Amino acid sequence: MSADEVRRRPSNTRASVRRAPGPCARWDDENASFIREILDLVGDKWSVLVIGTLADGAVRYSDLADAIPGVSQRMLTLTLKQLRRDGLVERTAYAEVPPRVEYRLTPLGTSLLSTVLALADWSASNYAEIRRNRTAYDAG
Amino acid sequence: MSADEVRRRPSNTRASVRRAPGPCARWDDENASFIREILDLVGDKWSVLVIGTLADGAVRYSDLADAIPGVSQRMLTLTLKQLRRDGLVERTAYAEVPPRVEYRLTPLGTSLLSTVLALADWSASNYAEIRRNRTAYDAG
DNA sequence: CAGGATCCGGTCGGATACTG
DNA sequence: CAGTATCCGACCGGATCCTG
Repeated sequence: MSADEVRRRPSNTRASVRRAPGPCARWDDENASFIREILDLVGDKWSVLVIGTLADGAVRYSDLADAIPGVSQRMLTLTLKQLRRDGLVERTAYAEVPPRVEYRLTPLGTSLLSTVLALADWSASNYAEIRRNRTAYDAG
Repeated sequence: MSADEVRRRPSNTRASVRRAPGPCARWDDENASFIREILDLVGDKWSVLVIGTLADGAVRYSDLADAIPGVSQRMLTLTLKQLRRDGLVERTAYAEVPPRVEYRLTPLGTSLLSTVLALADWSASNYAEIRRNRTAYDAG
């Protein structure tokens, strides 16, 4: 499926975009919630940082906490739980003392990583311009 | 700049990733906040839907409200204000009665649209699998 | 028509204390 | 070490009313 078809998916598939009689393309209810469900996936405060830290392979819980500046235990645990639920991250616990738990990306998580890095790419290219726009807007 | 360099940017540019002595790649404070600043841009509840609705050209305020299901006046106004501040959307007011205001994407906004659609592409391809993962996780 | 102002409930997320 | 449990403040966003 092409990117544009995400908005213009024909009505015999999951959702469609009504064009008439509005003067502009309209979001189908299903399509709109569909987009936001995925944005919620990467849009929360820590998911992308966790995924990025797992890019190179398995990482222990405590090492994740150290690698991600400012994350609390609570949010790290909750974020990992959600990523596991979505099947982006898998958890491996080793029966040792002291306990050792490793997290790693699933193939699905890896594919999301590359997509998110594309967005990060755009960010890196346009970050300076956005900063300038904000400064100018706030000044005016 | 490549996608991977977003995380591994050399220290003579904006930010860097410290590797030693941790067992995994670590986020630089600046780099982490940099990523999140952009994710906040597209991660909030309405931005992407607004940008998507403006894909085809200028749209009036009231038409935007009609095109985006569930958006309140308050949030539409706030979202448009933020997008204008970032330079992704521009506003044109016509001195008529009744007043008419049109919004359209700037070139910067258009370039973000195509990037976000790439993410939407990934979503469309993997949506079903994520749903299955969640169902399985919740069952177990 | 295109917003601004205000109120308010729900949720996100940080801090802290505790456990197997 | 790798979490869980609880409290609580901040803020996000919806509803409503008002205005040029």
